[in-house]
Amino acid sequence: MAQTHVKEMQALKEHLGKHQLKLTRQRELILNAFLRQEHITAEAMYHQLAKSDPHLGLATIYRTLNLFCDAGLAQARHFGSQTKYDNVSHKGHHDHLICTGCEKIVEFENEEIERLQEEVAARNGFAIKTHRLELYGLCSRCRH
Amino acid sequence: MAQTHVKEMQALKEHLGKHQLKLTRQRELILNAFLRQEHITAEAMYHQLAKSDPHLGLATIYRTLNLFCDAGLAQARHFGSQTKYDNVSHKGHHDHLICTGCEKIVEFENEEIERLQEEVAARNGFAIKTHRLELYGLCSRCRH
DNA sequence: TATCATTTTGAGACAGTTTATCAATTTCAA
DNA sequence: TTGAAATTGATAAACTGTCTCAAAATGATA
Repeated sequence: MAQTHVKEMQALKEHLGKHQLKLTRQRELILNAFLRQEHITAEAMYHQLAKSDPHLGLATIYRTLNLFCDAGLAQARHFGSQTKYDNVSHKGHHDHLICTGCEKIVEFENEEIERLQEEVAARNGFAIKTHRLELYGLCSRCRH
Repeated sequence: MAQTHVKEMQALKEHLGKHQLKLTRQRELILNAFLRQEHITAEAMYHQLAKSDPHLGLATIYRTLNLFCDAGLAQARHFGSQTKYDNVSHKGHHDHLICTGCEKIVEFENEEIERLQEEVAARNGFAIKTHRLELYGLCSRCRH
């Protein structure tokens, strides 16, 4: 298990070293669980890990997921009232097509759009860290 | 004041009429205040209006801003832990560049991106009604 | 204009999510 | 092995947003 995420563990260790932080059993545990997901909430991870480690605190999950964000391994997204932590290494970034009829969500990627975003950002002096693109409409079925 | 936003007031009245809702002093007041902004949080509006109307409740602000969303006058956007209500009528559609350092918001429009969005949607059988694009990063000042 | 069923309001209680607190424990450099 | 510093778990607290409900306002109707 641990050895399947060598690269990310390495990145975490590097971040910890740079900031006088320590590698703990919990951080390893949470990292491995996190890397198996595409995106997850702190609460969901809390319940998931409770099976194997009932004494792992929710606060620790939050602290650790935020640490992963600082380390560049995760990316927080505010979705409704909850925060989802995206696994950055899992796959390339993807955006969402959301049907307002049936709530179906289709993921997509478009390099050209990404490139134009960078262009817009650069023109305004911004360095993009993350972005969010959601297209709302009706899917073919809901439109008949 | 009121007469400067005839079109939006008309749209609100239409929505109210369709849904057996009533036009109240508070709804007028909040609409006029809201239309002067480009985007605002419920909390900020609460403090802003407290000066002229100290008894206006926060719950009423939330209820009314959500009403504006239903009426198509506003659009809710989750930023950080707060919800910002965008003034849809303020200008044509625009997207946002958001500085995660100082929270500055720069608006932009890019026809090419919009066109590509339509393309992606069509490819997936979707008919886009609205969309949301937010680029998060650091502005030139926060990046030093 | 007066009536009155219905909607809305204000104030605060409440709920859900995330952060802060702090004593006890763990880490890791020396 | 030691000990200063960081981390943890448990829970309190903070924060945002919604719900409740008695009192007030609205507006259709007479």
